[in-house]
Amino acid sequence: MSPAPLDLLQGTLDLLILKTLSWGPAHGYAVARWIQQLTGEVLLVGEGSLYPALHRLEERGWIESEWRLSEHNRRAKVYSLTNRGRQQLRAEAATWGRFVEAVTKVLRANAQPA
Amino acid sequence: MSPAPLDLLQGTLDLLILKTLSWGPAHGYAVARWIQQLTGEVLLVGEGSLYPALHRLEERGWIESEWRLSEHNRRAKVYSLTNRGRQQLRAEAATWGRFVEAVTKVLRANAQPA
DNA sequence: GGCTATACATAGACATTCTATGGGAGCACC
DNA sequence: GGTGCTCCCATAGAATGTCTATGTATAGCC
Repeated sequence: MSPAPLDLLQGTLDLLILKTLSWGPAHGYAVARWIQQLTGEVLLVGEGSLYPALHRLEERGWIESEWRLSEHNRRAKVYSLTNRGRQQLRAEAATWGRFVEAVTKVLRANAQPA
Repeated sequence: MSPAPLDLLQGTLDLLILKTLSWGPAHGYAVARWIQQLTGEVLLVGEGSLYPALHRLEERGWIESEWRLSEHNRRAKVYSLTNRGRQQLRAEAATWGRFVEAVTKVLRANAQPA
């Protein structure tokens, strides 16, 4: 059996959403499915996490929305990245990189520092 | 100037503490300093995060404590990893690895999945 | 006496994620 | 025309964990 899906670490959801939207406008449901597919079901974004996050990002001016019809002929709120959102994405990606690097340093060490 | 220290992502503090204790028993203050030094000040563990975390880990049986005297001749609560703590460390390290890999997949992608 | 570093601790604010639940609309099938 | 499935949005409430701020105390140095 495949391993259980992981809980998201706080802060990474914003980064993931911004990143997926950098590929072009999309509605929330699609964002969640893309993340799920790309990670091989490792990251599952629940709708109760997704929609609050989208509202939050929009409120901060990093994304903006418009009602449209989806490929499946359903009403859908399509989000796109704003310029400030693009900036934010760069910043958060850099922060994520620094963070992973730092944690990795600790995990790789096999003795206390002098 | 060096970049600002990062906020911890939820869940990673436990992992970091367990890892530092895998090098041998230590008191909380030292744990915080080691993490800080190893990461080049990128990760700063505040005392208000550290001590609650230590109590949490002890309550869960992953670490255990004993009052001793520190190298500086001060009273110090020295923590050590239990067997269950060692198990937990392996589990959390593996989870962390899977998580980083998953996020990296998304960050590296430059188009939506088919 | 005053300062800094060491060492532990807690309260309260804060942000975010998860679980659970709700609704509605399109489409296929019997 | 009813049933069920996928799509799509939304919110409330609980749970968790981190941060800021504050308090205590002792050792050692000047």
